Amino acid sequence: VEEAVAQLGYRPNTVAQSLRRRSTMTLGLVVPDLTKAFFAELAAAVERAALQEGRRLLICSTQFDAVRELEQLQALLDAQVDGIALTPTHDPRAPADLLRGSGVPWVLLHRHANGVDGQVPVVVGADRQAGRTATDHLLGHGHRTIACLTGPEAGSPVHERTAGFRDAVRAALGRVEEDLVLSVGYDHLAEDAYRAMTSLLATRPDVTAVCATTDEHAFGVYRAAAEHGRRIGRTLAVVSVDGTAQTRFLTPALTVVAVPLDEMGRRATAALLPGAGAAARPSVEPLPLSLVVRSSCGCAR
Amino acid sequence: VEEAVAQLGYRPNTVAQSLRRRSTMTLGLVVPDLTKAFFAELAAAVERAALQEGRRLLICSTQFDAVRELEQLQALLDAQVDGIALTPTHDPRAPADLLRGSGVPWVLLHRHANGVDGQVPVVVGADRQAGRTATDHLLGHGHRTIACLTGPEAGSPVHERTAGFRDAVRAALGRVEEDLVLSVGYDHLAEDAYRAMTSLLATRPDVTAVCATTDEHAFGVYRAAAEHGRRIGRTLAVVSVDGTAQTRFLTPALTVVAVPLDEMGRRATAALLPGAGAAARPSVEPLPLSLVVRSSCGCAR
DNA sequence: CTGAAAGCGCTAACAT
DNA sequence: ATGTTAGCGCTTTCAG
Repeated sequence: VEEAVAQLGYRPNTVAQSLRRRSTMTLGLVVPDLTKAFFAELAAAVERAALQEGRRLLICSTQFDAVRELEQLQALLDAQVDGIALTPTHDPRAPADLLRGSGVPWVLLHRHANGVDGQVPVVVGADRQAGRTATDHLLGHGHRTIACLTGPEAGSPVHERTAGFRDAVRAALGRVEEDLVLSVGYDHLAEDAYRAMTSLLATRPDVTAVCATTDEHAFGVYRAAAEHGRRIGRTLAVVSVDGTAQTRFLTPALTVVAVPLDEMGRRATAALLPGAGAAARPSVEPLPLSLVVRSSCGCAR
Repeated sequence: VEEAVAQLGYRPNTVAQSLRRRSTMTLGLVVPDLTKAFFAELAAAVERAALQEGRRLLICSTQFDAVRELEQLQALLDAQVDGIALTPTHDPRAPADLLRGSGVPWVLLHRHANGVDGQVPVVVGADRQAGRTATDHLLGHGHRTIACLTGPEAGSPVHERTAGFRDAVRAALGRVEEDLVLSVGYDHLAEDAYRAMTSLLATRPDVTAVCATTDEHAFGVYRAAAEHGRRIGRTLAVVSVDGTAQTRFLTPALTVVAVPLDEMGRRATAALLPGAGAAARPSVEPLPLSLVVRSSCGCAR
């Protein structure tokens, strides 16, 4: 019999299997934009973890669009996935209602969402601590005029990281100079950061260091610095938060506070799997990020 | 009746639908590595095209591993996808046999594969022409000692682009100096390119320009140049092929010959859809890449 | 033109 | 232990 199976190259029809078993052995992930390195690496990490558990992963992107977010969630539900991890970018109530109503297990990944925390497992980094770690490192180098590049959204990781920046500066220097905190849009991070930094270097030439709340912000800083004749790591120190692979290959290599992507992938997957009811139901502790010292902070000198 | 549908929030079970209709309205894509910007953007382009045609896209990566490639293809077949686009990285015969045997429409995307061309639609860029375009631009700036950063694999896009580099140099200068053609590994492009370029700048300080066969190679060139005191766009001109989004934000912005990702996505999708039998069966003409002039080539001066 | 019935390929529950 | 059967939710075909 087994011979026949091998000979004829029989393969079970997974569609029929899914229909009958009422389980597709597939998880879903919804992130804003896969062409952004951070989300691509996050998705890869979740996929690795899912594969490890014998599940496939369906990866969807929303382009930061609230209705696309809802559509993609609906599409995943239609596809009968066994669990969904979501990095929300908008008002989380509509997606939360949809997900809760569906009965499918879900988690919030990388971003928590005001108003639905506590109802659903949350797998996030300790972003506030990360901002503080980055800034403390800069302060440790003796910098006293430190800019922070951030975004507008309250409650986002970027915003948390900025809070950490403020914590560190306030603890060390007593007060935060608000004109050194640059909030830029969310669409073209590197470009917007470049512009903001360019004008800051003109008005506040006394800045000696920058805490970038994402790697992309840091890219913009590099460009602005070059055009102002500032040398990264020598006359302008930079540390960023995220730690995507590409930061190793900037010139000079970027010092980062790195998100523990693998651990996040594993936690998210674990929380979606059957049997997670007890262990993972409560919002998981934020995961610590770790400092990776390279050259942009001035350590290489 | 329609009211009841709306009231109860009824949604057809797509799994059952697929089982009955014997079509999942889903296409599959297999690429080497989604954390590489080029493939992430390629995948996004294919997904846009598929969505446009009312199809979902299942995206899989192989990590450049031949057995994972086969496994992912098998997984897509098991999932009953209606068509598969593959960017192969190894001997294409095993995947080709599998795919042909399955009866599912498929295409080769971005890379063709020796030995199976002609049996399957091929959607690729005109990489040889692209290499020539990049090099001609450098020659047009007056450069006469031009290095080329490339990879080892015969038949790959990178290899084609190098052939284009050779075409251009030979046409303009009569002969190619082989020690200016640097072949680096495929795993850590930027890092390896950095090393190769570092040693080249030491042994051949007379090079004034570089044709990078991928954007990643160019990143390595930027780093090596900086450490040698060479200024990109001023004392070292660089043009690369690919044109991923990040190249805009290098300092100075990278001049590229850009792959027409959207068009490739559309072609690949079209060839997989029913009714493509006549139109798309023959290997499609390679798609032209276009020069995007920015600053790294010296045009900004 | 509307409505009932068969069956896609599989698995879980059942009877032998 | 092994073999048989019902039915997952839908669509398509066929009868009314």
